[in-house]
Amino acid sequence: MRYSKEHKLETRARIVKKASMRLRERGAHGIGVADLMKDAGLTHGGFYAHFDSREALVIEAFSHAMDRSTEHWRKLAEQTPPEKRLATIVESYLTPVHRDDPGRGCAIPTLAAEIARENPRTRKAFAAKLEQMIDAIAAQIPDLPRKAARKQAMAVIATMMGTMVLARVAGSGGFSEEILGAGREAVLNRAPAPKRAAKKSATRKVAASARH
Amino acid sequence: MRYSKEHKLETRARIVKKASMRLRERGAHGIGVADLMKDAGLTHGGFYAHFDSREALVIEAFSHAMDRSTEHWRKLAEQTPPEKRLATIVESYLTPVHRDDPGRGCAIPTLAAEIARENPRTRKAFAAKLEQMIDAIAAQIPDLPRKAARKQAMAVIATMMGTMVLARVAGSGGFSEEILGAGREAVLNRAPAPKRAAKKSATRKVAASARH
DNA sequence: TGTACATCAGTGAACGCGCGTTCACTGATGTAC
DNA sequence: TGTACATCAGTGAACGCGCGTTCACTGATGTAC
Repeated sequence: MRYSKEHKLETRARIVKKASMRLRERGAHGIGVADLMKDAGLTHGGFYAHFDSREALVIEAFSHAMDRSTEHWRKLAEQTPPEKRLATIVESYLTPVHRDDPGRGCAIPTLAAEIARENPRTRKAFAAKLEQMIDAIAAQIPDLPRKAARKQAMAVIATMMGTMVLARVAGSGGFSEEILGAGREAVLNRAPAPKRAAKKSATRKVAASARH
Repeated sequence: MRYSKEHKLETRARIVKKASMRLRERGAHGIGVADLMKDAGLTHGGFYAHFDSREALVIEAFSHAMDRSTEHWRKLAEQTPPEKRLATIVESYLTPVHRDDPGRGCAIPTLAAEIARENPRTRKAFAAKLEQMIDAIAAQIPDLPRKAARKQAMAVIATMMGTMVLARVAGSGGFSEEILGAGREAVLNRAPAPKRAAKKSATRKVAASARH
């Protein structure tokens, strides 16, 4: 071995991490191999020493982003009393900060629609990560049988990501804020056992962050 | 005038209509000018006699699709008793038929995320059509003040389109059906005055169609 | 009514450009002795 | 310890291709007389 054992793996990880951000910002087809490599401080020629194709990187990039989201939700939940966990996640998701920083945000609103049109391998990789995210949310819904919690979680994610997409289409004015508010209320008022989660207090608990 | 007055306008309308379908199928950047013209039975050279740019056609195409959705919802509502109108729209939206035929379906799940990244002019055109769609849904939510109905409508659209995107990512198996079911239940159980809309009967009323 | 003409919707070759991918190469690194 | 060498992560020119757009043209059409 000429270079240290982890040197190449570190470079690869850096490419994936940067690409994960840029692809969320610009879409799955919105940035080329050369620019992605430049963002990682490299030139485009070396790309194929790390990945079989551009598509392979795209898969790694959204997988990385979605793993981070799942982790992030689990950590938020750990820091919150059980009955407020779902509310905390929703409140921290449906914020202007998240809306305005898609590169550090959830991959679903930015990439899902494009990935749904991709070939089956890519689409299935995305679907597998989506399953993980559903599980992570379902685990925060108390007092419900497994199957019912899973369905609730699916609807929560659908509403959150749908709201985020619409809010981004609407820009950053009053219309957009109204959409974010509508999404927050819809998810929280629909929530399970305690009829209305304590929204205000949950919002205060977690510092606004684009991370998801 | 050499050709009949409406000849060129008819051609133009045909281009817009075909493009509206193809762009919903393949995404806002998923098909080129040459192929769009071929779909309308023409060659690419004539394109700029009808539109200033590819982008101008994209705007016309999603505007057309979204106008059709608004119309479609209003017509569905007309044919349905007031308390079942929202349920009818939701049930006809969240179907496998709609999922599997994006070209004839709602433009929001296929195009919104991409348009959110487009320049302000394009994004605002989309947002304006979204407003119309929100109004059309809000009109079907009875017994609620204007502002509250509007917020409900925003959440309904967010959940419907989010569910559709996730269902398409999930393919066409059990996972996808589960997502569609979760979305239907979430919207209908959240719904306004009558706690549970009569889902089964509403479903039967309207023939499954991909149109939206 | 018939013919020469003007119009203009539509054609297809050509443009400049950016993309994903390939490949011969370079030069910093750790190893052998 | 010092030097010659082998490795291989990364470089940058080049490729074939498809894209949005331009433009000189064609030929079907309706009009003028």
